Amino acid sequence: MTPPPHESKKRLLEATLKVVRTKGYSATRIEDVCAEAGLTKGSFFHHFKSKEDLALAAAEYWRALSIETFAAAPYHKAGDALGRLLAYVDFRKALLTGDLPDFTCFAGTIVQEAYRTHPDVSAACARDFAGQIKMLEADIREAMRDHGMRAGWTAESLARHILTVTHGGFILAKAEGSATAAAESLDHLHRYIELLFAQGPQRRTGRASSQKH
Amino acid sequence: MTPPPHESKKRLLEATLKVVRTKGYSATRIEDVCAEAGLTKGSFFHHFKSKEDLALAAAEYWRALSIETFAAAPYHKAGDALGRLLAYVDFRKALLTGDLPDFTCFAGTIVQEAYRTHPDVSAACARDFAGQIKMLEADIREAMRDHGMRAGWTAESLARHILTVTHGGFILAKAEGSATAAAESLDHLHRYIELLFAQGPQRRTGRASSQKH
DNA sequence: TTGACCGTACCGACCGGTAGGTATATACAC
DNA sequence: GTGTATATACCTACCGGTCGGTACGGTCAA
Repeated sequence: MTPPPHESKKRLLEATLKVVRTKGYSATRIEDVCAEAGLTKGSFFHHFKSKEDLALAAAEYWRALSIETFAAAPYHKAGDALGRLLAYVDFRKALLTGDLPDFTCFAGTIVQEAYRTHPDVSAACARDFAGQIKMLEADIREAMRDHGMRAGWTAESLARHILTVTHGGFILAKAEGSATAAAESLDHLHRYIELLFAQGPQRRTGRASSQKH
Repeated sequence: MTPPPHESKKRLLEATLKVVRTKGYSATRIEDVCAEAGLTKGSFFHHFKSKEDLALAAAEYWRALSIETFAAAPYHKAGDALGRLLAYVDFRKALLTGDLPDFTCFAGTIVQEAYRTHPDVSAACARDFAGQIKMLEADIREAMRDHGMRAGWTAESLARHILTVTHGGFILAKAEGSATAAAESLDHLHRYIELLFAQGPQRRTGRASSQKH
């Protein structure tokens, strides 16, 4: 993976991201990817041994790209953990520009179709998610410590919730053909996190056990 | 649409919901649907004139099914609008049982793949969403009135946010192979709504305009 | 000259859709 | 009742395009 990002191979991977995010995985033909990359099948099968192999490589590529994007993002500048967390949410909102396939998630798109039919690909996408969650979890845990939170929820569950809102927003955006729903959902999420930590350290009713039935 | 839900046709529609929620739309072969329904292609093409025709009919069927499900749901029993809203979230959580294809959303699954490649199908799914949003919006508006809310957010945006969390949860669930993430996200959503309305009528900083850049 | 890289040409399986036939129910004339 | 006609519902068999994957030849740098 890490050693040589060959130029043509990289072009094929970039093309894969674009085409899959536009058409979904199953509907993506290898020749679509080749055309997008300006290459032919001969080149394709020199670099990848199958469509599934491509998907796995693309998932890995996507993960590396995400890590890079968020590592270079400005939201790290906030001094305290809570500030960084809120800035992350704002950053995700700021990413919602351009055409839909430009900002929606490759892994999220694929996992919808592949979770039963292509377990390996699905697992690769799940790793992308896990990485994001772990990254967020660190800041959340620190923010909880800063505020002395003894909450009825875990850092991990809030990290997952942030991903949930992000990806759910992509679906609404696709349905409505506009990113405004996704942006407004991130606003609600931002407000939620503020309210959560504004509550202070007191333990609230743990929702998990307040179910009536 | 409305006149006769012919038995075989209905079986084909049910089969479509199941297969598509398992494999996605593109990967769903007409023969898969036939096999699931215990019929053959001849029968299929007697009832539907193409795969896309099936998808449109299934989206309509799914919408009717949703309306029916939520109309019959117990969450309407709460006397006040806020109580109904919270009970709705709990109800969505309670639906997360059984196998993944049993509780994930047909429309949400399809829109991911079809939003660019099959605009008509995508539009049909968007109508499903719009119906849900409208339904929620009514209760939210009432709850806002009850609590004299002058919030920096709209009833519509909160309704969409609820859908966002629901559908985002499905993606996480597919990635992790478990519904627990989705359930915990709905817990967070429940808590958010409580906190929002516990704030009382004061106007908070409207997030939409608090962006730094 | 060797091997990485990339192109053209092609194969074969798969799958959406068609063609054409059979079974059954209903309607009506006689 | 019996025969004819028509419509619905369903089947088997097949066509034709599509697409993942292969075979193989050419080019160019080391």
